Amino acid sequence: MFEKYVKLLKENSIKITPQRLEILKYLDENRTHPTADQIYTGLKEKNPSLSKTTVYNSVETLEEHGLIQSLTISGSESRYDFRNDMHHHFLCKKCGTIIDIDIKCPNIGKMLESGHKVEEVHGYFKGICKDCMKKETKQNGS
Amino acid sequence: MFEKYVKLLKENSIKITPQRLEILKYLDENRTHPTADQIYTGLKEKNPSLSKTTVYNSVETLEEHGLIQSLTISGSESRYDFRNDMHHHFLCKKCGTIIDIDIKCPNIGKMLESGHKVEEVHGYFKGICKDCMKKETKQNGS
DNA sequence: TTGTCTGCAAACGTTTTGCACGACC
DNA sequence: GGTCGTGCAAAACGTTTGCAGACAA
Repeated sequence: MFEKYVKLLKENSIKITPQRLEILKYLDENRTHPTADQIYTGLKEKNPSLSKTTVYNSVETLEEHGLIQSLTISGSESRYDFRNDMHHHFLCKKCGTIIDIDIKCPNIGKMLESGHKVEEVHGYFKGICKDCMKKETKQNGS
Repeated sequence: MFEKYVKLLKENSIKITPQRLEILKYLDENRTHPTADQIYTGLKEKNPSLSKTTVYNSVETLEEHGLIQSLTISGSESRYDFRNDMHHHFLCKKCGTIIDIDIKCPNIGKMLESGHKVEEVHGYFKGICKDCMKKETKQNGS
């Protein structure tokens, strides 16, 4: 059940706690880029003693060790992503869904010439997602 | 003094108020991507009656009409940018400076194929800026 | 055992809200 | 006179902090 996450934590020399395992598992199984509050609410029922502080502490630790990523695409609140490889995100302004985007930008290499040391790249696209576009078309008739 | 900003507001059919003119001018003259609080503090001395609420209201209006852009690159607080053309940003994790980045990503075109309607593109790069890199090299000796 | 992690409550910083007043067509 | 903008105070929201007790190694 949790072997995968135990392994992940061990490999990164992070102490294993039930909370960290639960949070990691939650993020792995919920690739919806949840907020800290969503993680908390999602786990609270089966782990009534869980506190929001622990959620914040855990995602911070996991992020520092590069196991997960945090996103600031939706303004007010941070979102967390189990995927830790470089990829980008699309936020639908209508339904709020955040979709992974896997395009590459060859010009990012140009950043090297600028003299700045780039450690992170976040591409945030915003607009109306495919599904919401379809719904709009239906409503407007054809 | 303010003709430029009066013109900008008129062109976008936004009502002209002294506060909006001051804020627009501040953003034009301070291309440091200031926060709402920095705008407020920067203008408060010469406009003692200015309120923070008005700063928030104004930047919201200006952004809605596409005159300015808001950034969520630095987590906790929104930052505002007079530039409204598509460009990207680099945040130095050491000194906090935000630098405009003018590279193009030709693959953004691929987003069209995805079926999502893209209205905004924000490229956030994070790392250590050129100046901080120099300082680090000096400290470590050669 | 030793240091780290958890969970509670309180504090914090940013942003939003409700509302009365004032400015402008 | 009615709409819209301002500014104050209070509230809301996400997040952080301080601390005591619990737990992992």
